[in-house]
Order: sequence, then structure tokens, then C-alpha cells
Amino acid sequence: MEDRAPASIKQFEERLIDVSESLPKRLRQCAEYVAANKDRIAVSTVAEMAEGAGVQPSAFMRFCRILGFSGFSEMQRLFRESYAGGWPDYSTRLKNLREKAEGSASALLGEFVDAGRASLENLLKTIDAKTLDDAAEALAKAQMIHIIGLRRSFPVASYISYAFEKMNVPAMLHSGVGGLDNHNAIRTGDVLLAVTFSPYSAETVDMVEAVSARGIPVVALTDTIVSPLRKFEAITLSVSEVDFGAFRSLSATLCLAIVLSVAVGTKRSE
Amino acid sequence: MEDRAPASIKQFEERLIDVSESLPKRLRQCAEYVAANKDRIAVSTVAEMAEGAGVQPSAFMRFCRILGFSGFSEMQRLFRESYAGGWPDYSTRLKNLREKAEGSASALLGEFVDAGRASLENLLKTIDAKTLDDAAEALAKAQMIHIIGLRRSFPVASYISYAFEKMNVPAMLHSGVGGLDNHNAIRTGDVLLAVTFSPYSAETVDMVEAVSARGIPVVALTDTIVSPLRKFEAITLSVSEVDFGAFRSLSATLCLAIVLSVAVGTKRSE
DNA sequence: TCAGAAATGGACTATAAATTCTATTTTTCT
DNA sequence: AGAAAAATAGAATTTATAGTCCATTTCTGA
Repeated sequence: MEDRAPASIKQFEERLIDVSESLPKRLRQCAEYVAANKDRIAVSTVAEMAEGAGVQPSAFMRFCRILGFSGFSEMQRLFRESYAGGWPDYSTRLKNLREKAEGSASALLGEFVDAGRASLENLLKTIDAKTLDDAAEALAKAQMIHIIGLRRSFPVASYISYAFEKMNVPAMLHSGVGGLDNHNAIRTGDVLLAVTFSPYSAETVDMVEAVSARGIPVVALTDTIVSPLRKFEAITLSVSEVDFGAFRSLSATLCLAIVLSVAVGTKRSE
Repeated sequence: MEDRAPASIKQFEERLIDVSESLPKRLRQCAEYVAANKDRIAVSTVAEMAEGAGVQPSAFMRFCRILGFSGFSEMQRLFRESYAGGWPDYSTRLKNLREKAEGSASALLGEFVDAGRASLENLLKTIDAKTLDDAAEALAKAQMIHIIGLRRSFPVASYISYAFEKMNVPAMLHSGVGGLDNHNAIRTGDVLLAVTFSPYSAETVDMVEAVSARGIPVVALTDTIVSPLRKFEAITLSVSEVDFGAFRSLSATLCLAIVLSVAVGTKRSE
């Protein structure tokens, strides 16, 4: 109605406070219910919200418009979108990019920076603190940490390896140089840290399988929960990167990698 | 279909893992997308989920039924009911994490995520579009791209190497395995891409010096402008990472690395 | 290599939800 | 207290979205 619709949750809240002074009975009920149940807006229908507030749906609609929205849907959209942060859908953006900026390097940079930031936020939201701690604990107890990660995961593995080295944590990077697999270097008391992402490299999965069968603990860094490493009894940390096109930046993965490394380093020196 | 619908998120996840072993292509895409974006289910439509997974809505519906639901709505209901809302927002979450989890692995995670985000933002602000384009241009013209980056920079170098491989760009990673330096593999018409950060590894600097003396173009990825690579006539891209403690996450560097790789890949295929 | 089965894409339909409209009630002001 | 204005409830309408169906493609096993 009056001016333009709130563009952020913050603006929405301000607006709500402004307005709620001078509201007739039913609309005030709406305001109060909404204030107390902001999180329900994203997942409810007008009918449900109206019932919650004890008013008719049409009253709730009027309330939405007083707040500056064209209707309930527009208000709901604000909440749905701001949940989980900006979720630009990258397939559309990639298409636009191809058409418009024609792959100019700096346009690409913007996209990848965005993807990276979204991934990091997502990591913070989805990682399970308990699992992370368990993983660090298991690795800290190891006599020697064996690290494996091939192809796309190799940068991560080598990064972890470097970090451990710097912190004097005994670690061995299994890089598969020369086609050697060095399974025998892994001994009782050691722990395997496996990094693998879709498409999961067979060597890594094989090593986890072999090692796991021998009762050696495995910590896995992987994407999503449907990774093939689930089958084995590994402590699994899953990270999902926001892809941009066919390319995956490793921001979140590396962040988790360094956190894990530092946590292990700290625990060991205690 | 089979038995009854999952009654909790936990059951849902188990079911997802169970089922995901034996799934045809499109349905697997659904499983993967869902696994990585569980939080979107509550606030999206089938069409949106399907698009995210890269499948047709009808395929996504089939997926819901395989999981045991009567349709998308029933599955969504499960998530809407247990939807806790992503609030409070990112910065508040971060603050809580720091204060509460003090010293634990998850507190570390907060710090590194923050450092990573800051680095990415900073990258966007400081990178010079022209230089970035020049670098991509130079690399795109190369007959072969030689990549060097040792120690801390090695993950970056190997990441770039992987990306080039994926895009069919002829590239060679000089990893120094076996103490070989392979200077002679670098020929007229090639370009060297050197990655180095303080403390700058002597091998890298030496290689840049030698190669540069032969008139071969060099693109450098380094920190700050006082890096020793400045002396040579290299196209220099500098990234500064925000450190946390003594540790440096490579978020910004890797982001720049992938941008450069993709830009080169795109230019070459034009 | 071919036949049968499974999987897929896309158009079509049914349904549930948002939105609008209007008669009725409540409030406000003189 | 009575008329005008505002607010409300509920039904009617429109729109968006889930869900269905079937022709076509893609796998699978003989």
C-alpha cells in the first residue's frame, strides 16, 4: 500500500513496529502473532497464519498490504529467500553470464566469490559440531595420520598434509605417485583421513574399504550424505559446495580442512 | 512406495542413504541435490527443487514416492513441521558460536569461515580487472602452460592443474617430485604460471628467473606487491588472505585460481 | 542386435491456496 | 443516538502448484 515493500527482514521488522501502534483489533492480532512467529511465515499458508492469529484469511491479507506487500505471497517470498541466504540459482546466472558478459574474467570473479561465500555460510549452518569434534579427537589420537585424496580432492589432501607438517603432526600423504599404493604403511594405531568428492575416485574408496576392514578408524571428508564412504564405519564430515556451472570452488572444503587440521594440532599439543 | 513414509528427518536421511545406492541417473541427481539442500525443501516448490537438481518436476515427484511419500507435498510437510527457521542471521550465529563454543573445533570453524569470507570480499575489491584479463589472455595464447607452486602453494597449483586438465588445456604441473626440475620442458611459445606466497620458495623464484630470462612470459599468483616475483616482467595477480592466527586459509587464492582457469579455458575454446 | 523393461520428458488435469469482492458489523464523531 | 466511515467475515474467483498420464528414449539381458 503506502510505500514500497520491505526488502529485508530488518526493514520488515521496523515496518512492523512502526505500524503496530495504530492498528484495529484484528490487524493487531496479526501483528502480534507475526512478531512472535516470524519463522512460520516461510512455511505456512495464509489460512494457517490467519488461524494462528485468530482472524480470517482476508484480514491477514489486509495486514500484509498494510506492511507494504502486494499480498501474502510477496511477504512470504521475502522470508523464503532470506532463509539460507541469497540463493541465486547458478544455472540461470551462468546462462546470463554467457549471454551478457561473455565470460569476462572479472564477471566470473564476481560469481565465484559469491559461490564461495554462500558455501562458507552454508558450511557454518550445516556442519555438525559433535561430528567435527569426534573427527578431531580421533585424528588427535592417531600415531600417524594417513591422508588420501586424489584428482579434484588432491589439493585438499595436500593442503592438510602441509598444515600437519607445520604443526609437527605425523602425517603421510598418499598421493599415488608412481602407482604405488602403500597400503602397508598403514598400521594399527594409525588413522586414515580420506577426502573424496563426486565422482568418487575408486582408489580412495578402495583404500577406505581395505583399511576399514582392518579395524583402523577412518575420518572422511566428502560431499553430501550419499557418498559411497557412508557404507564404512567412518566419521563422515560432509560439505556441500555451491557449484558455479560445472566448476566447484573449494572454499568450504578447504575451510573445513584447515579447521580440522588446526583442531587436531591443538589437541595433540595439549 | 515400498513401506511407509519417513516420520522424522533422521528416518528420512537413513532412507535416502539406503535408497541412493541403486538409483538411475535422474533420480540420483535428485538424491544428491536433496542431500545437499535439505533446508530448501521446506520453502521450495517441486519446480524449484527439480530445477535445482537439473531434472523434470515429474522426475522429482517419482523421487518423492520412492522415498515413501505419497508425493512432494507430504515430503514437504515433514520438513515444514520440523522447520526451525534459519534465524537468527549469519552474524548472530557467528557471534554465538564464538562466545559459546570457545576453544572448541566449532568455534574455530566460525573464525575460519569469517576469515574466508573477509578474504573473498577483499579479493573482489582489490583485484584489478585489467590485469586479470591480461593474465588470462597470456595463458590462453600459450602452447603449453607450466604450473609451479610448492609447499603452501602446492594445493593451489595442483588445483589449477586439475582444472586445466578438465578443460583440455595443455598444462604441466611442476611438482618437483624426485628433485627433478624439468626446466627444459619449458619451450618458446609456452607460458609459466607461478604461484608463491611468503615465505617464497627458492625453487619457484629460481624457475621464474630462469624462464623469464629466456623471454618466456610469466603469470604470477602471489601475495602483496612486494613479492620477489615483482622483479621479473611477470603479469602479477596479488591476493591477500585474511589470516586467522598463524594459519592462512586459501579461500581467496583458490577462488582467483579457478576464475583464472575458467577464463583461460573459455578463451581457448572460442 | 534386438526385444522387453525401465526411465524419462513434457503436456494435461485436478486441487489447494491466494486474492478479491461484497454484505454485514463495529466503531467513531457530531 | 444516529449517520458516516472503517473494519470484518465469509463466499466467490483467480492463480499457482502438485500430481497424473502417456508417448518417447534409454537401458538391459539374451
